[in-house]
Amino acid sequence: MSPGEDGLIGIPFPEHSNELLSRLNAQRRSGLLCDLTLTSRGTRHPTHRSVMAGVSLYFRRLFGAEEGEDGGEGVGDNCSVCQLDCVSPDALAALLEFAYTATLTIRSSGMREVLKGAQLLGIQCVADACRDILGESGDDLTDPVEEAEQLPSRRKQDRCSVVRASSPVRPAWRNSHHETAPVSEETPEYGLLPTQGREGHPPAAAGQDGATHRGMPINGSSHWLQESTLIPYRPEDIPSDEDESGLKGRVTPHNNQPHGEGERGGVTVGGGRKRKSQTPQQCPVCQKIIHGAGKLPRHMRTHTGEKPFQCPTCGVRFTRNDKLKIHMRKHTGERPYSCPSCPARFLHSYDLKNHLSLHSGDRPFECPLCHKAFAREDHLQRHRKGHSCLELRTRRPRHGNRPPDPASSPTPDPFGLHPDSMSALAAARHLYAQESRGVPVQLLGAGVPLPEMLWRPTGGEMMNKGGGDSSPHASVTRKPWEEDEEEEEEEKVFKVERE
DNA sequence: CTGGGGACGGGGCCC
DNA sequence: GGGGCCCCGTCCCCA
Repeated sequence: MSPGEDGLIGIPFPEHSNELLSRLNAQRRSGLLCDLTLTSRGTRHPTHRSVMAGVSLYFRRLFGAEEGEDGGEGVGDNCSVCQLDCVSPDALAALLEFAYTATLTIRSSGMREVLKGAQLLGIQCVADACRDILGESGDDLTDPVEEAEQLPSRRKQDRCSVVRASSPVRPAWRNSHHETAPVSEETPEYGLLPTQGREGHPPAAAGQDGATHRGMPINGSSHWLQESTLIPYRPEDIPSDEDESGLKGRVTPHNNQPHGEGERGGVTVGGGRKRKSQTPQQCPVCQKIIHGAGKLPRHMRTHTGEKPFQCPTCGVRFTRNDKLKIHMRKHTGERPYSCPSCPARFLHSYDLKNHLSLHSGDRPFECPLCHKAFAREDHLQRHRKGHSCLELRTRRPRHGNRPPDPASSPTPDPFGLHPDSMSALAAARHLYAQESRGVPVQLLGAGVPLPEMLWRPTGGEMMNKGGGDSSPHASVTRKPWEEDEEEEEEEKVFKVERE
């Protein structure tokens, strides 16, 4: 990438997001421009809808701010009050503080409440961090939210230029620059990312103003990496009585940077322990944990759409040099993987592996419903997604005794939403819309479309596309929906009233 | 609908 | 810790 290249340039201002957040926080504290008040058991918290929609999947959907939603019933400009009694006052205050400072400051005793609140409101990174500290696995509780954020698959995104609402960058610009030779993999230019907010909750402008990011940045800094590791926190606010046993060395948001005192003692959600070799790093954009040293830059190119490695022969570009290397075999005619049983030769080792199954006749992948067997697992998955095996009566296995796969059940909602939750959320948004038009609305007790209730894991196609790459067999290892209802007994009260 | 090839992203291992 | 290389799982496309 050369600065002299023709085209638009993007000049990153890495401090912009910090300053913006800081000013928003000042406005919140002084009540300026606040258009939403959150209450919890008598406490009141003036806030901004856009900020809440930025950090919370729940508010995003409630306000119709989630990209891909019609938004037609989104909330208007009227100031409103949301009563969130299901979130404790302390937890709500902590989550609000996080929303405006990217720092979560909580007492260890309140960790679980914050976790619950984060789950309810769909603040994934906070929930992950709390679970890390509590030493809990949250797959069954929060994956649906995470996957909801990733609904359009990466491939769909790649090929159709679909941009997720949660993605701060536009993959589409990839074709607007044309280096002529692969650049160093060591320091890819990530000029697109600095404007995105921390914790993967980009300020609204960062997620929508893709045009300003088109072209090549002249200062190819790796701010995303810095932001992912240099987020300040306030150790003085952290209770010191919490041990670090729950950290387990796993990287939580922002905790992969040694922070002096922050490394020791205290519940340092915003800080963390020193990274070990091979310590996973968390993507600041999608919050995904990337394992392996040096793999984060590689992963980040899936967000930026940058393809620094170009084939000198045909011009096709790749995000990784190892992929380019394999691609070059097409031009050189090299097919290093040859079948011992036939003249077939392949570019990829796994192609040979697939091919060998043809000779062996092995069909180890059997549909649990119709018991049709396939040589390839992806073909089995496709078979099941295509609903071509709906003969549920044919349950007798031909061989083996694999239990029926819960993921094979039909998925009525393409977004993986619980059937009831779709209407519940729609109802809540409708009520909000009414409220914004001046119609007093109150929703108490029932039909609360809180995220934890709304999302359920499914083996549906959309869900699978969302996180398939990163979670092999996600569709078959997903816990049943019933396990997500452990807190269902708790009455969740959500009230919208005109202020 | 299925078989097969190719592309893509993530993780492990090693240097 | 970063990067190369390889393998794997998944998805898409085409016949």
